[in-house]
Amino acid sequence: MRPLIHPAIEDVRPDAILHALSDPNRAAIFANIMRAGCVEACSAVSALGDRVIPKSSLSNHFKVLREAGLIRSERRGVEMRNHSRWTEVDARFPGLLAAIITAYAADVGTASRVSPAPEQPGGEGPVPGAA
Amino acid sequence: MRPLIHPAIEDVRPDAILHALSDPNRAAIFANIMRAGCVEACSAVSALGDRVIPKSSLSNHFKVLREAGLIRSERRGVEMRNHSRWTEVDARFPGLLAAIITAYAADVGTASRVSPAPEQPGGEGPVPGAA
DNA sequence: TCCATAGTTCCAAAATCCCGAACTATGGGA
DNA sequence: TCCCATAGTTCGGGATTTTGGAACTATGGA
Repeated sequence: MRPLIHPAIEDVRPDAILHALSDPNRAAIFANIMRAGCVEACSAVSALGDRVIPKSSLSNHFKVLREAGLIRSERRGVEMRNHSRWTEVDARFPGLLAAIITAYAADVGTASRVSPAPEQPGGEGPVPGAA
Repeated sequence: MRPLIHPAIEDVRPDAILHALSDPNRAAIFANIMRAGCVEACSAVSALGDRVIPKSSLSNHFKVLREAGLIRSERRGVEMRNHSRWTEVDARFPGLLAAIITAYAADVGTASRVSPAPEQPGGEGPVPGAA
């Protein structure tokens, strides 16, 4: 059980942030944490939209978000407490996170992605805000 | 030689944009096109910083940017004319591109990434603005 | 002490990325 | 017209990354 790694804010890089949030699942997780202020457990977001994410993948997603500098995690007893580092990150890269979250939210409204799919009318891709 | 694919602006997705720009090379290429208004050839950006990018990789980078909806390319004789779709994209996802480009530019100023590397003091990672 | 819960780690299959080599398309010359 | 140079694309396969099932670790009760 290695210790959790949290980069100092000055070591946080734009490419790591973009990479972390370029995965819709991770973006949804991050949006969730933002919205809740603090999501208690990783498993609290285990289902995004209609898709259940395996525990190991989920663990990895949190790790990516953490090591990109987007969230801070601490073990609280048997579970994990994750909270976003929005304030720090926003001070370093003004407007970046807001623009990204807003962009995803705007994309949810535009449901044109369902049309080319002949089946599964309920939607196929998990998106932020759909948890 | 397949035809060039340019998604309609309403089909442009945030995750594709983030993925495209999460690669520092591609972000630098895009920043270049932005700065120049229009870069005539792909090979005009063949060297980013101190790194020479192979033709095939470069071709692929342009393809990713194009299919993410970030640039529009047209064949002009033997070469390619690439211009950014900033206006369209910015209308759809306000502030997103500006925040990303600004974030990369801010990161260039913070040269703390050189310190943990024991060799290659000339810098290892190409970054936007260093072309 | 034993069990349930919450995450992590390991590992192998699948998906992606990278880049050299071969190819295609266009624009000149000779 | 034929040939060549230039600019970019496609192919192929090795390297890297991602994914998720199974096994493991850590903590809090009963």
